[in-house]
Amino acid sequence: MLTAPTGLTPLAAEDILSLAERAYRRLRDAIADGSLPAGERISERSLAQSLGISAQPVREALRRLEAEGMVVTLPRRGTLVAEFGPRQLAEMGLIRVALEGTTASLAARHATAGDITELLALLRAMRPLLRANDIVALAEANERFHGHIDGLAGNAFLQRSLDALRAYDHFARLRALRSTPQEPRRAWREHAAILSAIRRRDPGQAEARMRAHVRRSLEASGILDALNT
Amino acid sequence: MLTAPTGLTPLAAEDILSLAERAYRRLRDAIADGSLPAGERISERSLAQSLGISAQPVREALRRLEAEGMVVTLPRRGTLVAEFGPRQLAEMGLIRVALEGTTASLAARHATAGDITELLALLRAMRPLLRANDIVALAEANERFHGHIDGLAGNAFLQRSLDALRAYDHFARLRALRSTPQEPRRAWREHAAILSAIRRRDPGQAEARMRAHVRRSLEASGILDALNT
DNA sequence: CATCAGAAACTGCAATAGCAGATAGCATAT
DNA sequence: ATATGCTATCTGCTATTGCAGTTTCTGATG
Repeated sequence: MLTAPTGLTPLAAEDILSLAERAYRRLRDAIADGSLPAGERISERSLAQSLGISAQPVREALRRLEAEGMVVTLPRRGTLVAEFGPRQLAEMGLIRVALEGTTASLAARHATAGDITELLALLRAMRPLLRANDIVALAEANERFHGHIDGLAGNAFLQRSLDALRAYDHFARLRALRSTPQEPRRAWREHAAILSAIRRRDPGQAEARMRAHVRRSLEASGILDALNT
Repeated sequence: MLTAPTGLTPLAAEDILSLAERAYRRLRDAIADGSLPAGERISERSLAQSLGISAQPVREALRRLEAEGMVVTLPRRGTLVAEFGPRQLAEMGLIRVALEGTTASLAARHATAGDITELLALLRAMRPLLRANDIVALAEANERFHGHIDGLAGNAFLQRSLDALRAYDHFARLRALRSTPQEPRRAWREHAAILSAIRRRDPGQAEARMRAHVRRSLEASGILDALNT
């Protein structure tokens, strides 16, 4: 019997993370970056074999992916990779618009002076990256900025949801940053505007600006086009 | 394949639930209605024994709850029930405000005439329940109304998120409906207003009214008080 | 009495084996 | 040629067993 046609290599025994966690991340990223195409049949057993582990952790990873909608399993028949393309990215994008808006609003309510100082530092740290046009580092800095605001919101469920979303549209955002050369600077200015609203303790404006920012960046990368059919 | 002219519909795969699924629901509801207090230590083995099944399905259920933040497990030390009280309900409520708003906006864009007819029927079906003051049936009808709008939005991730949320604040909503006698009628009027915005194909107003509705009902039941400390 | 090894009893995690439903292939019968 | 029945082999699902840390109890020792 041949191994499963997934190009997944066995897991390295280096990390302290559980095998299930590692299998989950591996599969999640493979789906997110498109290397696991939709419709691909996944067998717990053969996948376990190609990862060099037993079927249990694999199964756990699959159930987790199923809960997130990235995989659908027909009882006693098989598990398939769900569709994950422009349409799904757009759907996730709309959720991010709503949730990050709430996050900004809450951050404007709860942020301390120290928090705002940290956000300013994050913003300032992006400037040299802008000059150098280091896309990968910029994407990380962006995610750090947004993630920090998420933390200030003080809503554990909100933060959890956004973390999960970010894992999936990470690759799409990278592509978007590369495709439109003026996007990084524009995003930076919008970040600064959001931060000034937070600093002013204006939840309404913080939310409005955040929503506009996320939505505009989605439009700039053409992601929302997938919904205007 | 033979055409089989009988009007039989395919069997639903949901009829037989896996042990893991059943264990998950049991635990989830126990946490949601407070019968599993925060800090309670849960052992995979002993819980499995008291449920009459093996440890595997229980473990799956626990990992799922962990992904939802309702349980926290310290590797090789134990699993405990996370805090789930007014504060958490309020946090979930704010997420619902944002997501249901998006849902209403999308529904206003995508709803067909038939969809609107169905929503009107759902609304009309609530009227006798209002007169009879049948709280349990009203809560179900409310969830059906909101759930139907979620479906119209055509965003699978949005729908999934809201379904998960609803499972947790279901009990709180029941309590809220009971505590304020004028709430059911007020909710009904707001539902009607939302529907009219959807009918008018006005996404902005549908979203605004939905957000106001969810937020106000949260305030009426005192749930949001937990955040104004 | 206090302290501290060390065994015993937990814990979550992982591997293995086996069950039952579902499918595909093939032989047989009509 | 088509339909039927059987079998081998897939699938996900569950049970059992054992592993490796962690905690807790215990009892000998100071």
